[in-house]
Amino acid sequence: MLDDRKLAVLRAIVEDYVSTNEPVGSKALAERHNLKVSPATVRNDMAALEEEGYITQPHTSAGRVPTDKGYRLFVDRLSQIKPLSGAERRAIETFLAGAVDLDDVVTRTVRLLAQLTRQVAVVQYPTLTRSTVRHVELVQLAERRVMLVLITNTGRVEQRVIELPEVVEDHRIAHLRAVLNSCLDGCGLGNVPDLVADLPERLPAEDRPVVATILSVLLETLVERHDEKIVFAGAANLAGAGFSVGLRDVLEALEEQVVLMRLLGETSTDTPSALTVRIGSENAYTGLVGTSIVATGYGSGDNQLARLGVLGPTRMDYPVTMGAVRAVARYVSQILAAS
Amino acid sequence: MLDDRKLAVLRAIVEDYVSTNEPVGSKALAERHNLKVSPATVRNDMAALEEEGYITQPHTSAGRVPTDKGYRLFVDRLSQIKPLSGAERRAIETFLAGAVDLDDVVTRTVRLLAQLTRQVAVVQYPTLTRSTVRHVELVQLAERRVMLVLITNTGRVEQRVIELPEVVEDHRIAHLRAVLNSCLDGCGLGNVPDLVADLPERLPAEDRPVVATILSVLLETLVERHDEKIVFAGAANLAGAGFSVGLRDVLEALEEQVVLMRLLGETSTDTPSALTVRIGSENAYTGLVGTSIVATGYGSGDNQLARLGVLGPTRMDYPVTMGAVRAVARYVSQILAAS
DNA sequence: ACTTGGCACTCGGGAACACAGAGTGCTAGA
DNA sequence: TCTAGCACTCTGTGTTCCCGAGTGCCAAGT
Repeated sequence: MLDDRKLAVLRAIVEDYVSTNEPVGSKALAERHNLKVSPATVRNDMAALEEEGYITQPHTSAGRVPTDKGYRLFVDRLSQIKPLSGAERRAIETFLAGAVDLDDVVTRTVRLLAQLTRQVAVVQYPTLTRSTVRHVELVQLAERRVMLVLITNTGRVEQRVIELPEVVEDHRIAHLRAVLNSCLDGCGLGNVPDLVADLPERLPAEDRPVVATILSVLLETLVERHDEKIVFAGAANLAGAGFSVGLRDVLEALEEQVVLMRLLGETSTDTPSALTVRIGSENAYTGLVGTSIVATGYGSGDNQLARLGVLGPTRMDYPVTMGAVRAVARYVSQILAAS
Repeated sequence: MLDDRKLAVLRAIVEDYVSTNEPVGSKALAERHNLKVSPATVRNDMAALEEEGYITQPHTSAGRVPTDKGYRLFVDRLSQIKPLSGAERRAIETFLAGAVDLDDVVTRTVRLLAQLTRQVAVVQYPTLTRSTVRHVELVQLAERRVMLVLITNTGRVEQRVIELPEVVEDHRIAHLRAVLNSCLDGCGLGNVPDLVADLPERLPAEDRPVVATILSVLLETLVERHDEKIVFAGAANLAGAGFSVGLRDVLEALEEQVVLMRLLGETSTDTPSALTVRIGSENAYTGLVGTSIVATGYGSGDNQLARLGVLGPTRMDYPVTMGAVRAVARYVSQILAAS
């Protein structure tokens, strides 16, 4: 049905449309790409492509524009991810290497990605449940108040102020701290509930109320943060790229953590580390018409931590964008693994 | 020069223009506000006001629009801050009270403010230098690595991984921790450099390299974070309020921490806790034409922590916006003082 | 069987134009 | 000092018209 030349025509249409943002006609097409055939032939192919639903025309007597289905075919079969230049790679590396803590890594990553792709970048904070406990700290603030600080191997620090049911002296706090650490050190966060389940029973009765309070806060911290934080950057790029219509809806979606999470996450069912692309209507969220999402998981190989990606107009340069997303994901994984 | 009626006319013009977003004419003005005079009289007053530079007309034979100078007069003398309704106050209180940590307080605050004013809200994280040390913690991660955790009275936690110049055993770490805490506990962050200056000399020579390393990181943490983090929310509101032109510039400014900081901060020279309003060209930043900023300091009375505010079109409802900003600042101060 | 040139057709978008309506400034009178 | 009336000046909108890009189709060529 679709011979090689028709595919070449589709590729040319996508490339031209992406770069000019104007419906592309048969004549210009035959000229710019050396297809070795006449405009009339191109027209025939275009008619076939339109028949199949890969392209469409905004109105009679205008050029053709790729449909979502057309873009899909393009990314799946007609394009190959474009690697970054050496200079870009070096820039990424030095920029990310300068980060001082997890917060900083995430902030830098999202800005970097936004600048690199000239689109809106989205980065999910590393998921807690897949990291492991590196240290638990109890800090006495007052007679009946302690601060619980949980440090993970990804450099994340969670803290909660706890009101205790009774006055507790320093040495008891120190003891509890030691018990907690010996119990949890190095364990995956997902296992924490099981590991602490019988802890109250293994301690003297007098300690139980205090321990119960602390544990309930600890567990709460774990589940609460399961739906993770997401940050974005580069909203200004939206305004730039002829995106005037629906801009408000897109901005709203960006500020809704839950929506954003779904958009990034929905793509991760199969192989989490794969680069996934959702084009236009594929993401099935009203208000995001005409936007595509390129996302991937990041984290060091075996344990995926979270996802990152960019959001931009359906009419985007997929090869370049995909290259940037993939490269940034790799570098940030590397940085996180090292720290 | 400007009698009472002329001022009343100016006020009416501002109010009408804010609510309709259309140049307001003499006829409509005389009708809607009961000025008890005829349109012709109003026209005369308008001519005078225009002469003085308080209003202007986009083109001959259109209504009048307030100038920046006009808004300024309105804010300074013709309006009074509109307090929030009881329901709104209760909503704020319960929403903010649900925050679990400092991060959460800031996030909730900025969203709340954005929703309340239907504009872009900006909140600066509490300035470290004005808070005090509540606890310093050293956590051993490996033979030659420790994590420094600094906990402030505002609930902020700063952390850094430190590579030590030599292998250090547990008990030395514990000792250093005790020394640091006894030295710094309860001190203002601004005083830390002085307090630790002679610390190496007061310790055995063998400890000095390690202490020096730790202190340099500690001091670095303090200065680095002096230019503080800023967050914003409600960008979608920009797209809504007939703000199409220059939107890109505004979004860019919002993502530039430094610019944002200046915009919030410039206003704080005199009395930090006062509500300050910068109207249009007053903020002197290219790209923010047509935007005003309403900001105030927050923090518990004597020690101001940081600033928050909103950014919106010059054509905004100042009394309501100012009321919301002031109220939110008060509540968040209260929350922070309590925690 | 595919490709090509020719040709009539179809719209969208811009230019030219007219026109209604809102708003003004000015002047004369109360 | 205020008011009524009046002529004037704009903008925004609706209408019409035309150009040109681009198409679809057909018949001829390879």
